Amino acid sequence: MVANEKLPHPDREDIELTSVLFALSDEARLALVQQLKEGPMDMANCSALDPNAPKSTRSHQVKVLREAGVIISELHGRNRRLTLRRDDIDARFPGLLESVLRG
Amino acid sequence: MVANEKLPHPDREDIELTSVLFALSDEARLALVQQLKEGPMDMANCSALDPNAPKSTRSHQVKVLREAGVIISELHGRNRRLTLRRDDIDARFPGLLESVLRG
DNA sequence: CAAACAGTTCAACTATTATCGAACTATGGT
DNA sequence: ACCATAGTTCGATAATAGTTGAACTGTTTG
Repeated sequence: MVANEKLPHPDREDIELTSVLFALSDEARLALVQQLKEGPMDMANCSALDPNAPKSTRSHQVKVLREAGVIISELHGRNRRLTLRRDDIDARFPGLLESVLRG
Repeated sequence: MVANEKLPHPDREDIELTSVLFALSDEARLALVQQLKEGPMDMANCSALDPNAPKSTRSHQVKVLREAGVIISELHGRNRRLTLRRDDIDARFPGLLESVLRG
């Protein structure tokens, strides 16, 4: 049981294809996912999230990916650690992530 | 050389991933693409395009898919024949269409 | 050639998304 | 305890997307 997690994430079976496609249909969000394919990363260290943009904007971009079920955002110290939900997406839509991440 | 074709379609190399993902991120458009995977079909016969919706709305839905490079819309008699650009999408983003159409 | 058919295009409107500052929350460090 | 860090949330505004009727284009049929 991970204690400090209050932001909602959809269960694997509730991840919807159209929501995932929409979340990935934005350049900035796609770039973030590209970066996360290498492994989890703290939000503060993600260069894909333009550091010049206000943090409310960055938070929003992450929220769209989280609510679509593409990433997990969990508290890690005073940072948010972002993790690509590779297993969940692969289980639900086999091959999708691979083809998107290659493109 | 097909004569009667005035609507613009992007060349294969100009098809953008984010545009394709966006076009497919809508239930109605995704349903249409699902229907077209069986083969080309006249717009008038596509049950995926809600026949109760006004034709301007149906035309718009088709336009988004065409401009993203997902389908070809060519004049065929007085209908529009819609064809999934399977080869082009497969060449550009291998595996993407397959995983989306399975989902 | 006129009428019907199958759409496209345009303009106005509605609805959904994105951006951003400001106030707020939680954690870690001193 | 206090302050800095790293975000979230809210509310307003801007930008983008979708819906629709009306007018228009091109094609077949009578």
